[in-house]
Amino acid sequence: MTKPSSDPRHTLTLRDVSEASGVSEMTVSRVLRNRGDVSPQTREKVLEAARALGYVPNKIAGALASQRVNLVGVVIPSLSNMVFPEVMTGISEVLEGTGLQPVVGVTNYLPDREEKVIYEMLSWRPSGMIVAGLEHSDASRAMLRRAGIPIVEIMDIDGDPIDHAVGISHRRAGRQMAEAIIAAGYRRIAFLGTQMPNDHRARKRLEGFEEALAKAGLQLVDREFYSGGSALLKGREMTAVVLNRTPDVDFLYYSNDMIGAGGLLYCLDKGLDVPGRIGLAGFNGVELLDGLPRKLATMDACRLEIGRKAAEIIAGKASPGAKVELFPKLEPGDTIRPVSGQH
Amino acid sequence: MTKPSSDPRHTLTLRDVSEASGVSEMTVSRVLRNRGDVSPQTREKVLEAARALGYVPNKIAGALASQRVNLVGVVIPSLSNMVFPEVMTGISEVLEGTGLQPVVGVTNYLPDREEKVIYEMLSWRPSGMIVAGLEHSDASRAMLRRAGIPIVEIMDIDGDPIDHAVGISHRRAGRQMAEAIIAAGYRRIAFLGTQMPNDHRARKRLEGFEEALAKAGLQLVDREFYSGGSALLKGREMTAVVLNRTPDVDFLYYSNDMIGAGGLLYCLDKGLDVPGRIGLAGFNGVELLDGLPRKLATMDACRLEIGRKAAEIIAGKASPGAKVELFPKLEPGDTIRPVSGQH
DNA sequence: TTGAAAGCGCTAACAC
DNA sequence: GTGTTAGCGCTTTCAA
Repeated sequence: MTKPSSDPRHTLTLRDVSEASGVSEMTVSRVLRNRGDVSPQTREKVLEAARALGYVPNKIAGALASQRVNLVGVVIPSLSNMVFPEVMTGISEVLEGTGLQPVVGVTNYLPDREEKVIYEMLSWRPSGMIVAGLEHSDASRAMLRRAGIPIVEIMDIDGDPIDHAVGISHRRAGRQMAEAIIAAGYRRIAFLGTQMPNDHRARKRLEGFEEALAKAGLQLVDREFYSGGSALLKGREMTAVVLNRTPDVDFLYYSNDMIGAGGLLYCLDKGLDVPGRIGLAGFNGVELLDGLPRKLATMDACRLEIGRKAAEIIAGKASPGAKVELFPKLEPGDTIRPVSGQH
Repeated sequence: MTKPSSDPRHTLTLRDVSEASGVSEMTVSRVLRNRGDVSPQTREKVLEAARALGYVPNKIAGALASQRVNLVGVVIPSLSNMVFPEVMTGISEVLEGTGLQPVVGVTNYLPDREEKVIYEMLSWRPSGMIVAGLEHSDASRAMLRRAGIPIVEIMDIDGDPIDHAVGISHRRAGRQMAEAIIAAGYRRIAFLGTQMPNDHRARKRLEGFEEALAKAGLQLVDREFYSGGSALLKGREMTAVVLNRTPDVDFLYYSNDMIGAGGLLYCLDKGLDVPGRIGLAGFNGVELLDGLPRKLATMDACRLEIGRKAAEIIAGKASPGAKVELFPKLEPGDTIRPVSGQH
């Protein structure tokens, strides 16, 4: 007496389908994978049996035997900040047709956690890995390098990729924003950001920003950091603090759009003249901004496109150089005053 | 001549670690899994060799041999609407210490896609599945039932679960909100929602809402649906449409907080007296609301708690009845006028 | 077009 | 404490 027929709760195997259809396991396997030539009648018998039993193939056994895993590991710092979901959309879009499946892991901006997530993912022998950022522990880098699969580091290109990189230059983005602000005539500029020692992209933007200020003989007149809580609310609070501490500040540069939006709402509440008395800018280009009473200046981080390009590299649809640089567009919105007529 | 030493790019196996350390494969396996007794010196030798080689275990082989997979499938409709990331946080929090790992799949509210995602996940033989909602195709339900693992359907409890369910009654939530609105004296009430035939939770809320209106001898004076785009912006647009079409409307009930927030910003822009002339309410209790100029009335969907409870069931930390009902709290915020003193 | 045998890399179960 | 043996459920390879 065989297990399967006597135990209705037994997990089905190819063997069960084989017995039910009177066809060898090998042929059943071929039918279910659409591989090799199988006669239409055999094919029908097999599909019928599989359907009737409710057979779900065991990918673990399949992967072990074929040494092929249709998984792509995606390692990102967070899901709750509006930027990575869109990257995921781009990745899914491209992977859709390829038979590859994204599997996400979240690190919460912690290098140790990232190392663990990468280790766990690699232990499933995925076909490729997409990892946010260029900064990783030595162990993480070593594991990825050794894995023998395509690795794409995304979001950032200011640094040395392990294999491929797709992203923007955050340093340049910061510089460009500073230049636009200066060109618009603002001079007393403050920075407001979330306190994230491991958010290297935000750090690089700030570095680029200060670099450009320095070149114009300026420096930040104030800076304020916060962490945790509702970004919109934090934006309000930080803005209140800065306006209070440095009343003559004339521009507020935020490390992301959410806190920038909070700041904007605060300034409007207070009846401040935006962008006349004070200008504001954020970063990311999140769609949220479209619903605000006034449109916050920002730079699009090319999230969708980064996801797409990264997935294309993994899927082998693109064979570019090691680095793919994208160029974010500055969207001045309604919170940077137009550049005055002459220079 | 063996493969490994001759090919530095070969993926390492237990055998390689075994040879490098002079210890049997079995003992190496024990060390790497912290299973069984191994002498400290052997242990050290093995760990040393594994580290030096950069060995990453092959979970595929391990899972096949042990018939154990430390994965929990999580199937949700979307990642971009602020509600599921928090559910994920709750799940991760609880799973953290158990050795189990969540793997998410996104369905975009499409039943066909859900079926495929479930099929793919089950083919990896996870230890449990967490699936959003109680409505699934017959095939999906059959697969889940047959899988022989704990299944937890989350978010909703208005219906029959396959195995376990953790969530709130959206029908009751809709009813409660309607009752609060009526008690506050509003009578000309409109509904504004996103057009999502497969968002069964939103549908049930609306049903409960209309039920309670009917009981009070009322019915909706207007309704408006939209889909796609920036929720905040859509909220503004829909609100404009409704206010224009039904000028004497005195309450706007939104299917979620984001469009409600858009509506609130619109009403404030227009200088409408909120909550005097017109009241508003949303649903979810997203933290975003904390940063708005006025706090939108809402009901907390218990997202974090749902994630936690679901994960506890999967992890075997809780063995409750089939349904775990949570009770959302109505938060009147600043957009429902206080109930008048008497009767 | 179909089937039989071997084995993917690991672990359970049992020796020693 | 450590090693040996026999698979896990599939696919590869080769034969018919």
